[in-house]
Amino acid sequence: MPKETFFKIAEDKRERLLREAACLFAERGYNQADVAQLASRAGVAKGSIYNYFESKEDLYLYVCRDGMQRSREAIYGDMDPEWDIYRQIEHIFRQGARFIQGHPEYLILYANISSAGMKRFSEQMSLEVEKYTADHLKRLIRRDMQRGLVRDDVDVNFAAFMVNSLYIIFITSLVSSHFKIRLQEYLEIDGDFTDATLEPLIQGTTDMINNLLKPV
Amino acid sequence: MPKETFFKIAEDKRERLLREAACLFAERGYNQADVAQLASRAGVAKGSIYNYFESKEDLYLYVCRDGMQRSREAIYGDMDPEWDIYRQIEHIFRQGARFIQGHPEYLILYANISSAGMKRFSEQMSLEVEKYTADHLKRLIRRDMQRGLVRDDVDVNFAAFMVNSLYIIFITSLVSSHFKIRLQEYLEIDGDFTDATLEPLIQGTTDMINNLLKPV
DNA sequence: TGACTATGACTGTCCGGTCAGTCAATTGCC
DNA sequence: GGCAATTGACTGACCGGACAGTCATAGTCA
Repeated sequence: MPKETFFKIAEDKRERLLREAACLFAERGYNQADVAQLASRAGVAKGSIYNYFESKEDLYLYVCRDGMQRSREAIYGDMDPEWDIYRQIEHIFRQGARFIQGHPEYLILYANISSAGMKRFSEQMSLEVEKYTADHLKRLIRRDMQRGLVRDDVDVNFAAFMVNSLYIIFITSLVSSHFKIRLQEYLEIDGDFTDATLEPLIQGTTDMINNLLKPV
Repeated sequence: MPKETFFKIAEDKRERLLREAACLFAERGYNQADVAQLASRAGVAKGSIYNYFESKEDLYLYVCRDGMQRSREAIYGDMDPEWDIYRQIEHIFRQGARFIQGHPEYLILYANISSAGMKRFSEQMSLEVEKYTADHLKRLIRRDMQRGLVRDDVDVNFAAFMVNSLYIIFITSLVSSHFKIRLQEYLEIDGDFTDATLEPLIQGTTDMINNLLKPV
């Protein structure tokens, strides 16, 4: 948590700091991110950052949590809870892709809590990151199973796990340097992503989910 | 590449160094791994390491490539190329799980080339890491499509991508601190992995692959 | 003896965190 | 309104620890 001072400064300064911090942590990783460099990028003094946060670690945790909320807002914000699971999932894939193409830094932050030397952080954050989506997916599957939209012989937990796994692979392939190269190698595409490569990817992945869930 | 000296020293020393390096890089990540600490763990002097390798970076790349070969040998070594794709995939899942439970460090090394600040490395290594499996899977799918074991309307590249994606999620869930927590949250299991949790995971995942590939 | 390997103290650099002092804005007093 | 006092945000030089890489010397073996 930031110190109170952080909430008293001008909003645009606060925003700038959070934005630059997210980008820097995403570019260089927690350990390699330099507080002095962040200060200069955000246009504040290094000392100021320590007026706002207890430590680099505090700053990092706050930036991650803030990014998580922004991602959730962007993806779930305009979703009607009454939509059936298939429409919701497609919405999540499309909004997720759109949001993360504009703000890849937030996905990279997410990916990074699972990298080496981050055990300390993953123990603190993994649960709170995953719980929201896990609960949402399980609830949705159960609800639509009762409505007859989902096969009644699927294992709810495993199905939720699979849906989310496919989403992670999908979204990570759009952003991470390694997974982009991997996707290009598998799909034999060169250069950057266009809608023409994104669309079949969404289609193919949601088809797999439909196969898993839809009654025969 | 190591200097020649590295291949002239006693084999057990060479092995010990590679083993400890893999573990240390996996535990702490490239940047946080300390060469002096590696030296003391491996029972050699820090200077010696610089007699064997040009730099920490050289050492790291060699350790990764060496780990990749060991993993491949463990997984593909005793596989009969004449087996059908379903048997091969099951073999890969089981051998992969077995090997990586004994040597989680190699999977963590793999996972790490996709983390922040590792772009430099992923540009060098991602292709050579992924190409082997990608080619193998595509070849296999094409072959068994001709043999009538795989639906002839699947997109070979996308199917190979999906099979490998499911494998990555599966194997990563057994090892990475974050993905272990995530798996436990989804499947609502506590404590460590037993065969009782591993088996349905393999079963569920290979079922999805069968759904994707098997003729109706 | 000579060719090669082993060693660990040393060096220069980098970076998280500190702190003594500055300055602008706000408050309180006449 | 004008002035002084107070507050608290801002600053960057500085400190100490960590760590990659070096090198002069010691050890080893043929």
